[in-house]
Amino acid sequence: MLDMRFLKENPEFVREACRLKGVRADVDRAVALDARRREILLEKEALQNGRNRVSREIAGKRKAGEEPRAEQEEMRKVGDRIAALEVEERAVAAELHSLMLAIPNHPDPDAPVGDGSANREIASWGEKPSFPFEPRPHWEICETLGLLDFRRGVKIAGSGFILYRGAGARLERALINFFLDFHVSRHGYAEWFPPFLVNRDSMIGTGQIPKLEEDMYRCDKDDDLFLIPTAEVPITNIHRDEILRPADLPLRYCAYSACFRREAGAAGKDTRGLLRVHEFNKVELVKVVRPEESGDEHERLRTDVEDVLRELELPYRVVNLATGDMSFSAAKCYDFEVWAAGTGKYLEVSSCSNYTDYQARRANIRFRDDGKKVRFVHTLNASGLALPRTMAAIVENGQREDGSIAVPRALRPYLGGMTEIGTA
RNA sequence: GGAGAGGUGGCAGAGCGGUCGAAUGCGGCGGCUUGCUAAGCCGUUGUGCGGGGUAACCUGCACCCAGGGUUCGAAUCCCUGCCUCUCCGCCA
Repeated sequence: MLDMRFLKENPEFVREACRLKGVRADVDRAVALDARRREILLEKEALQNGRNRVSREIAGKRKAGEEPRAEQEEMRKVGDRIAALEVEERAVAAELHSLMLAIPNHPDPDAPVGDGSANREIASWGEKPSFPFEPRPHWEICETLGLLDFRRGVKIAGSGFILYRGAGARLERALINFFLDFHVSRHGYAEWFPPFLVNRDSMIGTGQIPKLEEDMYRCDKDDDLFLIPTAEVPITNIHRDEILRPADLPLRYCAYSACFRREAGAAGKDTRGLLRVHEFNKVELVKVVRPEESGDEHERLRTDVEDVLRELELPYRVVNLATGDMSFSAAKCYDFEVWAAGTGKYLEVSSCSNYTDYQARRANIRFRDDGKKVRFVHTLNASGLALPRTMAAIVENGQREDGSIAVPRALRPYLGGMTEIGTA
């Protein structure tokens, strides 16, 4: 959410930000509603002031044994007027609030302007592996080795739900543990294990609602709960409605969670294998920092993600997302894409975003600066990493002519020392 | 699921329907004191939204879980919801 005062004073800037983000939002209406809200407030508060004063007089007179009927009658009328103003104020505030929730964060000047085609590759690492045979895609390899059972996954839940099996299940578990251990011990993140269902306030806090509500799985028959699309939601909301102590910052959290996405707008896209699924596992990194530190923390977050990719020996590139391609709440975002030899494509495995104070305003996360002023924090997060495409890349890049897969060195301790995965 | 109790400031904990934004204690912050020593004393200490002022600051309104209601006036009475605790039952 934006600061209303900022919007009021810079409507042109905000309109431009909406345009860059490719989001339609009624900025003028918001400004008008805000002005009306303050008008109402002014009148209402003057009346309340009067009523408070007269009520005190009434109390005094009653103590003195009088029955101040005239004043009471007068105040009843004032009360009616106040009530009417409150009704209007509530309506204006509600409309203003929902408009404000629909205005995106403004992009950082470093972000390339344009849609996805303006995304800029800013770094790359590693060599694409070469093979003396035609490399196969992971869905074939995993099926042959019995690591995944796509057919039965569909039977149990539907398309886009993965049934991991045997060494595949173990590899999934190994990756989760490896990611958590790596970020905790190597980068100093504090580990959490959050609920996978959250309430509406949490979804609003991180910005999934209202814009992406259709892409969320909902449990709203008896409960207004949502399956989380990422651990970012519960983890960032840990400090919702809190005022943090300056010594607490920066907070660096990491958490595993399953992630649930309806992928409503992506029907028929990337339907093969692990490329786009409705439920997947992910280890997420979340930072809560002082505003002046978020730029540096974003860069450090980026290197934390690069570290884990290098540890897994996965060739990757880093893309600075264009204004029109980054998410609603983000100001700046790096995508990490790993090379998958069998699919012959780069696969996005992490998004590393700086939300500046946008989520903090929505979720009302603040800190007391120098023990005095209360200010909004900045929030950031990155995947570290998303599992399915990571597994796809490991399987495809590590495949060998005999059909087995080489296990990256870093994962071996998590697989009982296994150096390869072959037919069981 | 059944029965009961309760939700007040960073924490603990008072609060007859009328100077209660709220006693008191702890904690925090500032200062004083420093020969009776892991101390004492004094002061201070919430948030949000408005208005005024370059600013320090002044000022109005609201906030005692949330939302309604009663009343001239509600932390205090009534209703609903949410949450917590205790006991019983059930259960991975």
